[in-house]
Amino acid sequence: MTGPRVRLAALRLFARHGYAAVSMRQIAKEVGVQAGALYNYTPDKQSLLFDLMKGHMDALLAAWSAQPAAAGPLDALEQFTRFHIRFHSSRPDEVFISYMELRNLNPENFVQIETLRRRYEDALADILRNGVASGAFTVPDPKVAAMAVIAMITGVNTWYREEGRLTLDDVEELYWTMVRNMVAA
Amino acid sequence: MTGPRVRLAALRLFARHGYAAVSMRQIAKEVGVQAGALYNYTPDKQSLLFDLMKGHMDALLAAWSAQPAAAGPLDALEQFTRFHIRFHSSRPDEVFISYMELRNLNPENFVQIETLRRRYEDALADILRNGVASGAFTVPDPKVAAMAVIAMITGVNTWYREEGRLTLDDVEELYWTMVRNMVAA
DNA sequence: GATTGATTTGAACGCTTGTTCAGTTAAACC
DNA sequence: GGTTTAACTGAACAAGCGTTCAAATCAATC
Repeated sequence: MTGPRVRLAALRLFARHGYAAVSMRQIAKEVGVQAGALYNYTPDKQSLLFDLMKGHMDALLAAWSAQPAAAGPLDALEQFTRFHIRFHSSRPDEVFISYMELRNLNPENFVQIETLRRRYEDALADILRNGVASGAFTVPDPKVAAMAVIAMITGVNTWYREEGRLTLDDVEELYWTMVRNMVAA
Repeated sequence: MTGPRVRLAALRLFARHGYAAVSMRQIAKEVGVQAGALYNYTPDKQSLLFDLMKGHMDALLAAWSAQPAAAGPLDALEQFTRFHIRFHSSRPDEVFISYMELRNLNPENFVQIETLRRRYEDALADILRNGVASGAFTVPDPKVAAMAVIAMITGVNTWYREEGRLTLDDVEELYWTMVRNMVAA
């Protein structure tokens, strides 16, 4: 019971105030417990952060792997774009932490997370390379294009609000149109 | 002499470790002075952060205003894209801080910075709106497209390294091609 | 060379930090 | 009802935090 509540409290507080600005006592208070009790559920504060990020990256890669096979490069790119927007918008806190708190990981933890992120980026780069090879896309540099697309669609999280003028379906549609144009042959 | 060195040390340390993780004593050590001496140059730690961010945003808007008038929407968009990439790549630490440390600003300081950022984003949104009105661009939603373009070209800072495979001119060229395709009529 | 004015020191302030642990409490089992 | 096991408290630890300030030091002026 308490274990998950500790992780949830840490997630929310880290996302709102930043890892370094949040104390173990604040987390404990949110859970409704004394600070000492947290150490039944995590060896230390650093592990709390790492577990949240690792869990997020694992979930991301697992969800992506579970996607059905695509019919071709254009289909694959559409799938990636929509998947990314949907997945990331459903986990704003995890995404925020995973981008902002990298520098607060100790070196060993950092390389682990970075490796997972690289794997995800490579999935998109592969799609783009395949599309260029088959003539479906015209991008000057697939690796750079992959970074550009990911930065662009991850940016949705900085402004999208559920109560706003657009639904998530609208956003998916808008971004897919822009991505399609961007790589159009 | 000491004043600028304090701001430079704060800039570098905040960018590397984050505002909350850096102590006044660390800044002082970098400058080669005792912690107390810093207070001859800043009223407090918060002002140090705010001044760095405010200074950056002012410089950004001033530099953008100093750009020559563009011949038309397409020209204006190219100018914005190249300007943004060049300006941001020349000030990686300032950019990093201005994006990452917003949540460590107190409320009054936050709205000030946010207002300046909005002004810059609006400059791009205006360009896109004009281009749509004149038929030069076809974007489904200029406001969203502006967010998308800014996220995309700001992302350059996360991966570009001077010693890497591409020159900054290469990068400018690649991104301008992608942006042009993205909004192509 | 004395005097002024700006800088810097170094100690101190009260408070918070992550983490440990002996002791208390509560729940589960025989 | 007594015993075992797990969970939690509350105090303590050494260290570090942002900030203040009287005193010492330094640089420049007369």
